Amino acid sequence: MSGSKKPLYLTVADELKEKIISGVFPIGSLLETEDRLTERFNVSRHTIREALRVLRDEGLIKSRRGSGSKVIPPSTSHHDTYQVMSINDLLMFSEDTTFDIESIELIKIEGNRARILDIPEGEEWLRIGGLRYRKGEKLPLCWSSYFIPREFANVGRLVQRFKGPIFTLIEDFSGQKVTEVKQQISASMIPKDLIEPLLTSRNSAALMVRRTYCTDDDKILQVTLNTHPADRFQHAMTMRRGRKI
Amino acid sequence: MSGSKKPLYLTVADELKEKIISGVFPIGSLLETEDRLTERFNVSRHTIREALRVLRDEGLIKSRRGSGSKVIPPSTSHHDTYQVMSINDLLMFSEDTTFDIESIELIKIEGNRARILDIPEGEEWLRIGGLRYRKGEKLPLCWSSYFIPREFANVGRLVQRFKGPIFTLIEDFSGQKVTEVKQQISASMIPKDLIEPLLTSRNSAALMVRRTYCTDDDKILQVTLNTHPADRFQHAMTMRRGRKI
DNA sequence: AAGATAGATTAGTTCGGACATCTTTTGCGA
DNA sequence: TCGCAAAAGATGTCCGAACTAATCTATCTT
Repeated sequence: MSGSKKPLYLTVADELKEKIISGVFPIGSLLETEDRLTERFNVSRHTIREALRVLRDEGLIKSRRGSGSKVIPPSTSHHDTYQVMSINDLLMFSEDTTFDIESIELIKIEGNRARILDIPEGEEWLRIGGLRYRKGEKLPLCWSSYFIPREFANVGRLVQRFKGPIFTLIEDFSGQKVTEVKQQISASMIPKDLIEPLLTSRNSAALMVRRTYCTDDDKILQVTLNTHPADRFQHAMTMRRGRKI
Repeated sequence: MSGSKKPLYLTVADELKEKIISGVFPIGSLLETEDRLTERFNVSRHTIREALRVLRDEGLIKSRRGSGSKVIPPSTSHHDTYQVMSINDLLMFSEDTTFDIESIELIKIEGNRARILDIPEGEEWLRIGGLRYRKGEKLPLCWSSYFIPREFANVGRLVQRFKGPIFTLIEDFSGQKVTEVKQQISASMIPKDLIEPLLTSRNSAALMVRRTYCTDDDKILQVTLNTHPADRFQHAMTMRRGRKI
């Protein structure tokens, strides 16, 4: 709306957002009911519901029939949110790659590994390691390591014949849902022990992609670490600007 | 709705989605109008609009007042979409970094550079180059290069005293909005000409982050290329699973 | 042939209403 | 005091209507 007045529902949404951000409605509290809001803003319930939908879309509140609308922790540190339009290997990466498992073992998380993986030291986790290939290509795309908490280690029995992302298997197994994936991408020199399996040369660069798959209450269901020779993979994704208020 | 019947609007949304996916409504085509859909499904326009909102939320269509609802390319190859929760340098990167501009010049896009930047060869673009530092740190975070189409090259006059992301300046200048950012991250060995400015060592790895900022109709407003010494930067982002239908 | 204008088309916004469904609260009986 | 059922509260779904605003198309004028 270039120059024209802002729709009412957006005005209401902005005012509510302002109250949330400023702490009038702190995280965990319930917003006023829809009826109360229609009275206060003197607009229709439909307009209020539109405004609340904006807040839900922005991850500020969560509404439940019969319960009300609860303020939840904001998910971003800026006003624009972006939708990922394509992630080339987060999901259904297995769709056009093959994963040749070479080891399945319980390991102790210690020292440097705990740091690299950013998981607690001293625990035992299941580690599944192997080479990943793009279909029809001879050179491996990357070495993939999956780290799975010991309590779900039984998925190790199933992964050999499981098609699809392993984290969905853990979801089934644990009865919990991955709702958040933290991804970190970095560069390094190729680790010595992976030069031969990856058929690459010493003194070359590698792209490291680590992903931590968490539930709603920040429980880690899986950590993956992919090591790509630099010339075999670029991480591409397209982000689209979220609808602006 | 565990076990209970599915809301009408979701049924309608599913049917329309099925038609889009199966090609009955191919990408680029217009869906039937809201009025036609209310007739066909024998439901209210409100129900139709709810269904269309679901399709919009999933990135399958784009609606414009007066124009209709156009089928757009699906953004992901799977049913779940993910919202980016935090991007450490796409937006407000300038918030806690400083950018020391070292060169502003028009250059011809040729050969390898066209390939690296994935922009058309032969054109002239404005290139702004310099070192970026995190606040309070002596070692540069990265070398940043901004490539801007010649038609917006006049922003070069303003960037020296502009705070904030340069692409917002181009938006103001061009009257167009960045709606999509294509990002590609790769690893390489540090380019020779950047070893000294970045105060890093030869034979070390670098993280390359390229972003292409596009409008709705795929016009490129800016391309940025950041070259990070591997030990100074990891690209972190958190993705949250989108609302499931 | 091109540009301007008016009318038609289509989605966006806002209203009011009713009913369904889930959750919470209250009251009553054991 | 506790458990259960009913009532109340609150959001979700669906309907119909009217108006607004952006876009498209057809027609007229130059």
